[in-house]
Amino acid sequence: MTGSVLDSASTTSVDVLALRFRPQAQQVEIGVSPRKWAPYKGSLALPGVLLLRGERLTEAATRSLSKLSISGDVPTGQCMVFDEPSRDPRGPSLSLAMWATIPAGEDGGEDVEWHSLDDLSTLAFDHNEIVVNCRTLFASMLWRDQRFTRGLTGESFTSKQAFDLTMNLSGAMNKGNFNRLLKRQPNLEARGNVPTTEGGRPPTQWVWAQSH
Amino acid sequence: MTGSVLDSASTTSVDVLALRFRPQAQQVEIGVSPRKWAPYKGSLALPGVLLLRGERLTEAATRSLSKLSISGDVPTGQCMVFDEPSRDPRGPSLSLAMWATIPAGEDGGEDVEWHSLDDLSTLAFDHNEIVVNCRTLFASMLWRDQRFTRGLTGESFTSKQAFDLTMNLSGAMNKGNFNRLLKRQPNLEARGNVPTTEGGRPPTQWVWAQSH
DNA sequence: CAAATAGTGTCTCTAAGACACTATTCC
DNA sequence: GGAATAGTGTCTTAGAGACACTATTTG
Repeated sequence: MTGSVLDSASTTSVDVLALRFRPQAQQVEIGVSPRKWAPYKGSLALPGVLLLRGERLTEAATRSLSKLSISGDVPTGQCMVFDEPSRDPRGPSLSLAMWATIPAGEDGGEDVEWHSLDDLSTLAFDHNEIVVNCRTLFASMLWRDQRFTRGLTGESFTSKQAFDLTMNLSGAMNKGNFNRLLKRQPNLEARGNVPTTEGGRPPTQWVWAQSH
Repeated sequence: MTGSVLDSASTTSVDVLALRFRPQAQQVEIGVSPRKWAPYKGSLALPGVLLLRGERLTEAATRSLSKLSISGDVPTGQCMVFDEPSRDPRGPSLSLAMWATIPAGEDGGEDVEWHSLDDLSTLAFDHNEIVVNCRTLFASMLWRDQRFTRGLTGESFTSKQAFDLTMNLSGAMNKGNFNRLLKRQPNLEARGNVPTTEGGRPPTQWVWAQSH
């Protein structure tokens, strides 16, 4: 039975939306790399792998990230399933979209490009649609899903960085009210100010509590 | 290539949480039926099917519902993916959990049992875990996801029914405040009172706007 | 009338948002 | 001081929740 059943299934891939926040650019970036094989050879695409028998989604996401030459244990989570049958010209395939947060400074391999979520070029398959659909999810997860948020901010960050992150991902946010949002966050503590800045009052430094 | 790749994939099933609200019992019920084959032959289980090549999730959910002898086009949506490799004794398999809202009065086939979400007996596979995990989702979707809510309430309903539904799915809810929640709902209109009741002031009748 | 159920009036608390004002830095 | 950036005070609105009170029905 197993053989015939498997033959009738769609292929199942895990595609990863690898996100990082780059304070210098004041934007959230997503990691993409050119495909090495047809279809869409040479086109930029989200890193993805075929889900292996018995493999956990998180494991597959980690394998996907190795396509960007990113290794190590990064926070990941489910986004949603994309099931449009013609999304892959090779035939019907499912995409299980996962998010992953990449530490700032992890640039990945030579051919990895980090694009702003606002200004994404044309990607292979339905990957643009995947990004657009998941982006609203990300906006609602920020400051609500702590693993996700902490993954983007890193263990410590300044008010300014947090503000830029929030503006970029969620859009409208009043600067005057933003500190109140940070103060309400559980597991987050203010730790004095940042000494080194150029021009203007230095921002508060925030540190996530140990727990994790 | 296709053959070898498919052989290495987990099987993928779509399991449906078929929900209906039964005003008489003042509770949300989930449809389960005894399995006809091993494993777990005879055990109650969520209706599920193997996802066919090229099949949409919604189509698979509809096929699953036919296991409960429920046909017709009902609202469905994604819940989440369950990927624990040992969730099926036959071998690694993914479960794509979907919700479906069944019109009140649709009882399905002879062997279908409708269990309260509060008092669910032991189900096959990891189906209890699936229900528990998805239930928090349902609580947050009620009165926020209109397709979901409308599927549970039906096209028209009374304040009392809506209150019972909300209490059962989301827990705490103050009766005094509940009408305000209904008044805030977009696409929902009050349409006078229900004439026939026994004992007590008759509740308001609410009707969803045509749009759908 | 009493009992039962439905619905309103208020008050509190919290989050979100607007917006003027104050605070701290560098030049 | 002036420019630049960070942060507070305060007011408004909306939703959630508590809770007493009023309203409408049946018997």
